Amino acid sequence: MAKTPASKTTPPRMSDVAQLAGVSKMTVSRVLAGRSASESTRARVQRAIDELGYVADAAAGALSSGRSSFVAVLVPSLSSSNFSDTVSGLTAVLEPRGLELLIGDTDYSFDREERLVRQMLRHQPRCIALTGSQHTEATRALLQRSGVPVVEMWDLPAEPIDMSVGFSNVAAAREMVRHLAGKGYRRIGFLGGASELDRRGLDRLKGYQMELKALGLGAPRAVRLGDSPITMSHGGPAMAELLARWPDTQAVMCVSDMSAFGAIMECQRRGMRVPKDIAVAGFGNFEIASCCHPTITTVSVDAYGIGQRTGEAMLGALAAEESEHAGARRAVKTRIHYAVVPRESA
Amino acid sequence: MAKTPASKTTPPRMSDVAQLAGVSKMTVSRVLAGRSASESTRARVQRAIDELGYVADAAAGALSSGRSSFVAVLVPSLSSSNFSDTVSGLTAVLEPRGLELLIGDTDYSFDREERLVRQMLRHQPRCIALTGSQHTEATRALLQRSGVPVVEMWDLPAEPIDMSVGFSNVAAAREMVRHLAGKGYRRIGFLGGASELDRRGLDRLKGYQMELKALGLGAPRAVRLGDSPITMSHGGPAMAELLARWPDTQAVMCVSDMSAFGAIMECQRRGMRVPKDIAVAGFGNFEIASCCHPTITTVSVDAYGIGQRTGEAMLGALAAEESEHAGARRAVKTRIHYAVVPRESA
DNA sequence: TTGAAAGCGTTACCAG
DNA sequence: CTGGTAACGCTTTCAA
Repeated sequence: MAKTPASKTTPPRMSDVAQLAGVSKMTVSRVLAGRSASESTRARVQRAIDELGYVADAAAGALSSGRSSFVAVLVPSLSSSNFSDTVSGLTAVLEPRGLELLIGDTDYSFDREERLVRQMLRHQPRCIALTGSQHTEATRALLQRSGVPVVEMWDLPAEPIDMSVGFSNVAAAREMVRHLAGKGYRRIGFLGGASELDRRGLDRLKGYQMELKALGLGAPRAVRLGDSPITMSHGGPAMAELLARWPDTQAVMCVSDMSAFGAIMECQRRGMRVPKDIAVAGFGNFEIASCCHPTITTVSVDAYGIGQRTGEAMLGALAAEESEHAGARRAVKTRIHYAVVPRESA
Repeated sequence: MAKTPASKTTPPRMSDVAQLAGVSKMTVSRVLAGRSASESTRARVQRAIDELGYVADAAAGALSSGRSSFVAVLVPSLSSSNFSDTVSGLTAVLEPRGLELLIGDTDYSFDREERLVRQMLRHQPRCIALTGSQHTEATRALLQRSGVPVVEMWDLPAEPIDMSVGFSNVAAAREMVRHLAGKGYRRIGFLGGASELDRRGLDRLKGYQMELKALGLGAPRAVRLGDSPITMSHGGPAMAELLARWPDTQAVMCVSDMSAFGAIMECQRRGMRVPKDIAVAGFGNFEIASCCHPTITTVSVDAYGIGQRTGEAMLGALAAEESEHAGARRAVKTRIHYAVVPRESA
């Protein structure tokens, strides 16, 4: 046991509180947990706690009770507003239940995801939320062995680990192509990221390709540039390349509103009118899509809602753990709504 | 898909690993910590670990050793790219040292900050980073009593709790006013949030007012609208109000690039040219400031660097804890650079 | 409603 | 280099 240096006073323990209040440790523990205790006892204990500035040790509690209050969440990027919105939704649902979020940013790396999962598993989280359906084999094995309820978010996995809350990025992209085709555009391009690690981006590209073929709109015109998350800075160069290769393009569908915005800025720089000279569509319904000029036609996805639904799925799993001792829990698969939002740009 | 009910077996413990490897628990513990062990022993232990899928329990380790591997960080908003960049910078410095981030979003509420500090303190974090210099009395007391090294970020507190890494938002705002005045603008307005809780925003307003007076540029023209973080959606309405009240305004300084962007969009909607008819400046040097059209004149702040410096300050404090038993640590105060970046909009 | 004892799974400490 | 033993601070369990 490490001993505190002579200079530092040891922080108060539950036994100190008990002594000051003139009760046993157990009574303090019960008061803290909000369980049965007479009013007078409760008051005395609370006063002792305040006086000493006592803060219970979560590690000791977790070890003793066999359960932590952690829930782990892994997102590919915290700086993407859609994922931080998802985290907010999760927080809103879980925090009132006394659960704490252990947030991790995988930076679109599956190896990093694996490392983070391993690390977080050490804290015995009650549940784990991952983004996407693609993971390393080791990650899957770790998760499976741990027995911790898992939610995969932002996609509908063909081979889910456990629960999932998401939508088909392929289908959503196809719907956008249909929207553009419905507007009369025939020569439609696509701007996306170059990374093979962003499965949701790849699925949108795939949806674009599939629907192009289904509608007989000719060969794909796809430019892929930059690492995920592809941002507004990538949109401009990507648009430039697209126009260089296929100058007669009539509409461009982008993997996200960020790249769409960058693409539109590039058009403005060239004196091209959007959508008159070329139409541009985004994905995600980020704030910028409704704020910029022209406003951006996009696919709205309820990112915050994904977080909420994920939280609810977790609470359900935890409740099931409580009741059914032979936890034959039903795997929850929640489909999230999306919709094409027609605006000025396409 | 349901989890296999039969897999309700207890996860493996260190003693299980020890038994399988034919060594003692202590040896397993040492191998895990990367301490002295013969090569053959190490190999056997590692094989046992892999075979069993053993994951060490962090709570037990923390309890036993008296130290966790957590570092707590509280930011006002995870969805603001500047703060998520700061978190990235912190991660980059701390993760290689085996420290894990406990991230909290205070949502610009001091009460929430207090609640989160209390909660995180239960996990015995090695260090805590807060955003800003304003906190509840209870928060200060909690922190003080805990003895945990604290870093206040994004500001230079007059009464620091412990260490700090930031810059003067007042001075930065004054510099921007001087820049605008230097460009010949005399009637300069300000757009900011309405919340009294965003101290950094208030400081920028204060700097604006001070420099206006110092330069004899007349009465302030400030519009305050919306809760922090003030986003692009607030910029438009705020600009509209400013123009309604002071139609002859020549330049507008915004509390952030987000609001500046919204303001510029509003100008475009009205057919006003930026900066010809009215100049607009932002703050923060967010990505959008260099991507949009016109590009936005702003104050660049190295948000990622704030995270890095904070992490380094923490490592310094931890090293000092190790060596000096009489923990008379010197309070570190790191000043972060900022600079006006002249672009097209002003 | 309250208390005493027995761990929880790990690491510190000291022997060997 | 390795192993036994004793905590760590709390909650569970059972008794009063």
